[in-house]
Amino acid sequence: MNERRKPYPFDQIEPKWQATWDKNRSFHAPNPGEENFDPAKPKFYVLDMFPYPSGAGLHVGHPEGYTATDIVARYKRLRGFNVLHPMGWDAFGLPAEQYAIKTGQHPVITTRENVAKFKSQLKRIGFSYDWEREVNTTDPAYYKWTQWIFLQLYNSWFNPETRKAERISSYHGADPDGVRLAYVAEVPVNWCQELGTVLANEEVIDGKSEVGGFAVARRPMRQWMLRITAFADRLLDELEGLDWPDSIKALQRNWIGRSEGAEIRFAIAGRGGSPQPPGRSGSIAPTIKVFTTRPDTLYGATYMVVAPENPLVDQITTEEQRESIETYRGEIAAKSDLERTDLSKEKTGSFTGAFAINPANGERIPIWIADYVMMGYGTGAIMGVPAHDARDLEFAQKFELPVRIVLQPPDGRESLGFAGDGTAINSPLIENLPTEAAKQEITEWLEERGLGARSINYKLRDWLFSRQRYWGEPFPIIWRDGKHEALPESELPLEPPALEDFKPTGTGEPPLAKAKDWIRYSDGASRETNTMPQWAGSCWYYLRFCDPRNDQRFVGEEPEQYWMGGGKPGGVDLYIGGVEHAVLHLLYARFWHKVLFDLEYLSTPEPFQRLVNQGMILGEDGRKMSKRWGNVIDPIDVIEIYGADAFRCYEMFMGPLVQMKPWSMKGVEGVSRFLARVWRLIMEENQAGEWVLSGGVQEVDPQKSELKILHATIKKVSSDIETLSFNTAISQMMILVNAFTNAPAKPVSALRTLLLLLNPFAPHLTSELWQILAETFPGVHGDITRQRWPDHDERLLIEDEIEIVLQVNGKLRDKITVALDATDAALEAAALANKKVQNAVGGQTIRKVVVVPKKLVNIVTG
RNA sequence: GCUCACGUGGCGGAAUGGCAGACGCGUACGGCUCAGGACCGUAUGGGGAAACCCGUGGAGGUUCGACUCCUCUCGUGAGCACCA
Repeated sequence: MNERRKPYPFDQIEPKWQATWDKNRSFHAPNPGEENFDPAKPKFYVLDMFPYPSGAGLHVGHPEGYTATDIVARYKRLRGFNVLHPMGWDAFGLPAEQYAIKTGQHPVITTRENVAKFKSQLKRIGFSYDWEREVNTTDPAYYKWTQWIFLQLYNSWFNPETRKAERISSYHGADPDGVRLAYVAEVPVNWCQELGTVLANEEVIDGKSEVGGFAVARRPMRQWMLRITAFADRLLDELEGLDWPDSIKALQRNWIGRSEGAEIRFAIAGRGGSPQPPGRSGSIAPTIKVFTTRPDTLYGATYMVVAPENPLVDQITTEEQRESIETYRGEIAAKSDLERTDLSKEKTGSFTGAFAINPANGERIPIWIADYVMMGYGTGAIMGVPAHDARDLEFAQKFELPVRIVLQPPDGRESLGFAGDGTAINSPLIENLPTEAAKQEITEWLEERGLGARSINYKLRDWLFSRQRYWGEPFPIIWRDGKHEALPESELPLEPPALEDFKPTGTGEPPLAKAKDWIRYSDGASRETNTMPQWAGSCWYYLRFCDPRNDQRFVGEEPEQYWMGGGKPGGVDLYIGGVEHAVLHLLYARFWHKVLFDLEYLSTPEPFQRLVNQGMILGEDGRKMSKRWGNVIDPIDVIEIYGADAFRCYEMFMGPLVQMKPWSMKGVEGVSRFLARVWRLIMEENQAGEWVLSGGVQEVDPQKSELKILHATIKKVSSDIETLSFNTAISQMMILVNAFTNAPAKPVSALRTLLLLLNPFAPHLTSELWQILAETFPGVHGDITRQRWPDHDERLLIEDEIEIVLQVNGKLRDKITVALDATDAALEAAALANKKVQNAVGGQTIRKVVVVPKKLVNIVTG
């Protein structure tokens, strides 16, 4: 009939404290030189992955990571750190623009509304962000510096000798435009008709767009690219020192995809079957290069395959084969990426009529084209070694090409199809050499003769950086006589035109091209009409948080050195976010960071020292939350019923932060009961039904057993927060609260400590109870956010008597209580005297007795 | 296919190589209540009347002792995917 009675008045407490924190600027972190800055305090930078403010508002996944960082931030503040804990909005990009198109409103409007909604929702959860540092990637004062950083990339090159980005002025070659870190290229791109834009490789999943799942086709277009491949080795090597999950490091390594091997030149045989005379190329390509990780199997190369798209195909195909080759290429072109990469399909191919010369043995081998060789990797051509490569074997068997075994497995296993490390055979130059030595030997032999060279290949491609969309940063670039040039820094920020019609044109021409006035820069010069991808703004936002209102520099030197530097570990001290950004955002941000580091704008070579991925929260049915299943939980609904503190604590109590776990409303209820028990430790209802200070709260000394559990809790909660084991920290606090629930007198000193320990988890409840205790007890005073975190006293954890486990042959038989200082001999004697032990031993001889001091005695019988 | 991670009660989960199942949910019984989907208490891995026996996906191994370390295997999830 009437509304469910609230277990404690969180509906009044929570808004009260949220307003108080705002008013008191409780969580503002001063920068060096600012008021209240204390140089004695160490810094701690704890960062969330800032959200795209979509129209749907928060889902339960957002606050999972945010609560974790908030607990750490509040804990570190109490521990005496100057804590940078900011929040902002990644508001440019496809999701925001798709939403705007769907609702028919201008993205400026929808973004403003969505940001307001997100912000009010975050505030309702009680996060201790320093809102004075809020940034928004779509704010001209912000993207001015995104554009500025792009100009740094544009005006830099990668010097292979120093392995660093340097200003383009240090490049003395003929064509600086050919080496810039931001460059224009005509490249085959992922064109998405539905979205009206090109996408980065990273944004295409199984031949469909990551956003929306629309079809993506390959198509050559003129695009801006960022030369991330130049940094491949550093992005790989410098992962080592980072405190990141191994799985994320593995994903990045896999994405960069470094493989070592050799490029080998195969001469094209002339029509008559003899090798082309050197120095005469004519219309036929003199050589074809292949990349291989197994140069030691060169003698087994019995044919060659060139990717169908490879331009060499036109040059080498004989007249007799031209028709069938063209037919085959037509078939391939008609296939989607998805069909082409379908692994289960049979190998296909077509003979070019040409032959290559195997440089090791001079044999003529046929050159085929086949779609299992990709134009985009290596040289777009391979040597076919069917005996030792499953794909080549399948191909050779289908087209009846010769197979030659050149590798002996270490044990007596089958040679055909073996692809591991073994011994080279049937290979005169490297006969009987183990694989490693054989690779080295044959590569040196090829190098001496100019037939090949050791080579490293990467899967990583340069980053396609332009989009044909409206809602992104315009490039600070102008075009004059078909040549690009940088916009002067003084003209930043370059704002996009205020278009009414911002929808994609569908032709590949960017929407900005519709703004004729805006495009015109001067006589003979016009603006670039592409925009930057969503990732641009998120590549450096963590730097802007250090100094968000600086209008002279993207980040001031002193704030950058203070927050990002500061010895070890450098950079962001703790970065928590979803695993979905493992390769995209995290790789791009590291790349930009390294460029800015090389150009001496930054103190550390890496941005994020410690990274943690929170696990996904599933619906109550164990399925991924989705409208389709009707299992979506809205955080605000939960807060209405149980309060923000219960919501926060439940999200942390569910299980390990990094683990995937299903939601449970019953679980929220359990945590809510725990918080209500904390409330009732201190409060009771009077006759009128009002909450008043409980008479049980007294200034008495805690009992010895209470002190022990209290200090065990201080110890465990402290270390659990450091290791992000919030679920077990809460368990321990539950144990503490359970221990006090039935105590007739609740010592104020113990309650005070409990409130401090629980404060990072349930900040509203503990703030209120702290204030109530402070009204009556002199031992509690001030604001709970300004207190010192308690230290545990190890001596209080030690007991006079301890329980010793008695085992026979490793099996538990009994437990005895002995004095703490009992000697090993005494323990052994006590064990042997024990009835249950004697029963278990029976008549058997005792072979050995293992005594672990303070733990157990294990009796081993023979 | 390759790589990585993970398999523990009815459920979420806990356990520096040393008492498996902390804590919570659920369930049962009891108390307090006009009432309870509130609160408090007790019990709760399986089998057995009990003594005890069996138990961390499965099979081996290392060890006085294994959820924990090693090998193989099965299952689940994630990532990559004809990467030469």
